[in-house]
Amino acid sequence: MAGNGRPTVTIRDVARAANVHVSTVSRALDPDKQRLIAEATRNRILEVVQELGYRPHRGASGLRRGQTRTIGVVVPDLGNPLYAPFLRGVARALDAAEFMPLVTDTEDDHDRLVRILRHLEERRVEAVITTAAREGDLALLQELRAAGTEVVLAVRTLSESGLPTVPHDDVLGGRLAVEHLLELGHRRIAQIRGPLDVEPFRARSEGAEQALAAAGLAEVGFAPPATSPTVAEGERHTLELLAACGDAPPTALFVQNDLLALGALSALRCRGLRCPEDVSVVSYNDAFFSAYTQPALTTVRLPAYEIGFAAGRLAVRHVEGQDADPVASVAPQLVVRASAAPPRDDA
Amino acid sequence: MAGNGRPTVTIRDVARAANVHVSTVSRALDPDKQRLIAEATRNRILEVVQELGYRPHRGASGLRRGQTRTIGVVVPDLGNPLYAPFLRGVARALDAAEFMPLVTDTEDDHDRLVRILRHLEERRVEAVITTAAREGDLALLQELRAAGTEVVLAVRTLSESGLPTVPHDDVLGGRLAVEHLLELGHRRIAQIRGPLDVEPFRARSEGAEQALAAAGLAEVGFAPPATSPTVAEGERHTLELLAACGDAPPTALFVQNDLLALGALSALRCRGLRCPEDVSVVSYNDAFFSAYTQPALTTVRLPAYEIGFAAGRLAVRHVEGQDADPVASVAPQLVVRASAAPPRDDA
DNA sequence: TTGAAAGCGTTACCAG
DNA sequence: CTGGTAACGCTTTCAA
Repeated sequence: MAGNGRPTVTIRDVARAANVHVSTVSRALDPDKQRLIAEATRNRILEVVQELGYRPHRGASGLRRGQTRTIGVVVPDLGNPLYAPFLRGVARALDAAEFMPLVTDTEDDHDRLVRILRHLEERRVEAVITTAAREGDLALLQELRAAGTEVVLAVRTLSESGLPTVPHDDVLGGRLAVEHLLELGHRRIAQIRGPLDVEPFRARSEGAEQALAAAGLAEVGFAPPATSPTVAEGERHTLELLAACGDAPPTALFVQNDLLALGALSALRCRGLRCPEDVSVVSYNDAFFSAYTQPALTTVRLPAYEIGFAAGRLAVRHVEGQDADPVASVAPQLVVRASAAPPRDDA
Repeated sequence: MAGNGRPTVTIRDVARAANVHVSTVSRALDPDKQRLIAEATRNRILEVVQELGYRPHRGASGLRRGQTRTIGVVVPDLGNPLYAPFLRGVARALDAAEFMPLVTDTEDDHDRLVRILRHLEERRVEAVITTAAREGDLALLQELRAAGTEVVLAVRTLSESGLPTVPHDDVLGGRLAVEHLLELGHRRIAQIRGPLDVEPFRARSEGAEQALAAAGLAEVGFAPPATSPTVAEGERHTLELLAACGDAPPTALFVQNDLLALGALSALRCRGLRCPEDVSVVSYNDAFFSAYTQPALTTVRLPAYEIGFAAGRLAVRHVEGQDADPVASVAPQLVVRASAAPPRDDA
């Protein structure tokens, strides 16, 4: 077992050294059963444990108990700063219940997701929390659940999937973003979209369109949705959009996440357009760097830590069989910084 | 075992359904032993496996085999964008050997590190790769190794620890950073330092001092080392430094990592100092956002993916008993962008 | 309060 | 080529 030769201490070694039966050691070390054994015996055992440096083998114990106390957490891209606070939230929620997260990223690749889920099944994780779901993955996730692994959706939710979900209202978020631009006086507004088969991006588009429609406006210009929400894609699509708009560029952009927005800012500079003087930008997520771009990003905050925490709790609940009590939807919130300002008079 | 009631399929179920002994099933599924069994039997078994949706229980198999094929990866802060590519590198290296990384972050807290290492021991990870080591953690890591878990150090190395390490030359990196500033013509150079008990930061300081000394200069101004390398600390320390310098601020800053640099840029703006016109900045790591700050950061690149990959390979080697062949040190590289320029004439 | 024995799901060894 | 048996490290039931 040990990587470098030293023989690992087992419960039997402890039993022998303490002159008791292994079952006594087991009980002495189990918080639920310590009270069944004599104070003196227990102390002797604890001493020996200390002395020998015994570490209970969770794998073995789990095998016997039929549990692993492990929950798989599958994110699309660890490089997306959104997921650091998310994962911290999950970890906190699992800590409390003595579960451990097993984190992997799919690199937004379906085949990798398939392999990862299979692997997690073989490791007998008791639940999978995923923020990597695209629409085409629904069947896969439902099979996983049918095979006995709890599944919890967060961030990238799939409505109507019937799977336990941490809800958050991206339609509202999209509306907030565009309403802010409208209030500033913008009339020529475009969007830089994330992938269409990812629900939050679709929802943000929908919210944006609602707000535009309510103001009697339509989206200006056209950029196809990004295939993945990355800086490079944001830059590319913004350049495309600007090219397509020719001499009548939009005065404002709703960019559907912070990574895309970083690319958008870069593209604007590249085309000699100042932000926010020439083009305003509102983005989404409020990742840590949003406050430090130039100009600082006005953005809709997605409370990633809180969502992670809720997802962790939800997963634990389900694993422990206390289903139900749905999680309250966390509300998006507009964070006003410098990247969106009123349009110039001549615009 | 299963979270939601469905009985889990075991190897016995497969054996029964295929009319063979469990050991036959085991062999049929083991790549090293399939050739020992009849083609026909094997096919029958495979069919049944398919039909029943059998997933081998890695925990059980590992218990018997005395291995977990798991390697703990301990980073200080998942929020530091440096670690996304690092972790991807590790994952790639482990994939190849069918190991799985078990990732945790210490939040740069010693007690958390202690708890995490204990937990990883109980999970019988076969090695621990850590980038979270501070100097005071050396004994802890050596105990871990003595108890039979391989330990690999990366990024935050500990020279003279005798532990397997992925080396990288931060003294050189620090020198490169300051030499660049000197070549641009700067003479009044200050540093914003990371924590002193973290080797890379100390090395960067040393390199910087070497470069200054070679030019017959000394560091200007004073800021105590940050307690942790975060944006907030970078901002705070830069403000302190500027305050301490009064009317003779440095014309250039070597800021020891990108997160600190984000804070430093913010502090400069806050004090009405333009970068690079009034104060140049060279930073370290080249995290993904460095190219997108305003101005874009001139920085020394730490090849995080490569280091992660090397760390993963090294860990696997050690676990598999093929010790030795030390890893080549990866060289730091100056990435010139916009945040460092020649000082103004009157400076 | 403690001991004995069985078993969790798997693989390794020994027979045949 | 296949079957039986024991064992990995632990917990749990049953008895004492």
